[in-house]
Amino acid sequence: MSEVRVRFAPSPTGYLHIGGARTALFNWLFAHKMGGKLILRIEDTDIARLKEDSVSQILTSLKWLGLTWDEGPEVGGNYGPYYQSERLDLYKKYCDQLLEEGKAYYCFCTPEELEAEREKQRLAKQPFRYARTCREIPLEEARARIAAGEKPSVRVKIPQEGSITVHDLIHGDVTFSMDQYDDFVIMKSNGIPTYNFAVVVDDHLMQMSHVLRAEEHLSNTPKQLLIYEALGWEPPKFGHMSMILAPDRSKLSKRHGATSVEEFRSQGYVAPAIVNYLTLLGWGPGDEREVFTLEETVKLFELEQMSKKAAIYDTKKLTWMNGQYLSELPLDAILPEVKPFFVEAGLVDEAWLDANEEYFAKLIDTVRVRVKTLQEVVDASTYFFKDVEAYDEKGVAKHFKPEAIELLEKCMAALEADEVFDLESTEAIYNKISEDNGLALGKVIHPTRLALTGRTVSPGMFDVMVLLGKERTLARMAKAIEYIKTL
RNA sequence: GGCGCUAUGGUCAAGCGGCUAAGACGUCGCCCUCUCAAGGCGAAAUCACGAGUUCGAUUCUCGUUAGCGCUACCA
Repeated sequence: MSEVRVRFAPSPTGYLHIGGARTALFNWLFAHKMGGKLILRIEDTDIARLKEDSVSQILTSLKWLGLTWDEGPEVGGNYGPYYQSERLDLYKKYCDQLLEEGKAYYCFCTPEELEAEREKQRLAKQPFRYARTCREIPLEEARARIAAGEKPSVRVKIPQEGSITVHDLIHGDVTFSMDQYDDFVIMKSNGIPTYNFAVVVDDHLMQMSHVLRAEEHLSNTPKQLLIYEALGWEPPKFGHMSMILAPDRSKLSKRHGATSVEEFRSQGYVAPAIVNYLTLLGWGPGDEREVFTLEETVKLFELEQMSKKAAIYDTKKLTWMNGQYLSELPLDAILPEVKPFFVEAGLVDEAWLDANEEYFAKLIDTVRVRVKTLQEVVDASTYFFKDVEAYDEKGVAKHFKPEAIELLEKCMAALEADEVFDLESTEAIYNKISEDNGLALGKVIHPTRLALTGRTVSPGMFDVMVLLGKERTLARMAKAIEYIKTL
């Protein structure tokens, strides 16, 4: 059996969205499972929808997710170029071949004429199909008209009856009747191939063994099969994966909030969590596990097990998953990801980070078990960087001025003397203050008291004082007292 | 309009003719708790509808409905 070669072929019209990421993921999985290769190809033939920077964004997202490719942009390969815009001569060559063999023809109909025709058919409640107006124009005559300045498109001649069956790896055999297809355009009048043509030429030339893509392409597959046949090529095996829908069951778009990998990243999700979640959306390891690595998935992955059903993605579960990874990932994997969030929040700068590496690492390690996103790591940490006034939004400190000072002083005294703290002596005051949900003081005092009494509530909180250190803690408390006195 | 794909709780998802219809997220309740979380335990919640096949349908067949996709000189 020949080598397995699959591809991910995004169109650079924006960021990599999670649907695309999932397609890439399952191709990656399949390639690795089969010991094959993953090829990345950029389908940039739609000049109108092209977006600047889109390619580099997509590559960045793929790399961030850990979905590496064996051939394509940045890594090269023997079947390049890997940008469709650089393969125009190839498409022209095969288009000419089809023209020459009488399997395709020039079409001089204008978009306006075609639109009018379609409108007529729509009103008559007829299927919309091209009337094959130009099908019988002799090649010589067509060439003469081109020489005279006309700019035609090229259409393939397709059989007008019969049926064609797609043997889909996921859906099984799907049969389409030919009468719903028309002689479709393979080469636009501007000399750029259409998707259905370019994809066939590329997939064949790049020697794809399997084409795994989103289900939206299933209905187009017969057209591609027809082109394979016209060109005398053997088609690859196809597998169409279900799509990912927005929570309202519609197609993903910007109005649904975060849909691109980049957005999820900036909201504080980590790559392995996204990959794990995406895997679960349409496939499972067969047992009850929910959290597993890419490596484990590679071993167990079976294309045939993929769900045929379109899946709605659920941010809640992704968030939960992210929390799992945040507490289990090696600290070294999290540190570089979380740093930008701290800088972004204005809590610290690069210089501080460099100077306080050890402290920072310990801080993250303390906080990460209780939060679900990197953004929450920051939120939970602000407390180590800001003083009491930053928390006292409700004016609790002022309201309980004498009590607050008494409480703080007792804590400080105990801390300074390294005494075991007498919980009873401050309980009443503490409760009085915290009843009002006045957590401002609680955030300064509570952990200290916990540490002093040696009682553990949550590992995170118990570590707080240890983390801050005695001197730092004392300083904080002194500052808090000073602040409260000014109220 | 035509054609195609799909159809188990709010979401993902096991199930492949006989089960009290797994599990996960979320929700709710309880426990833990000197903050907030995390964690532990438990509960509620599902076979779209209608025929047929069968001793017996979530499971097979057909139809209906719904969602999505394709029907472009978009990909």
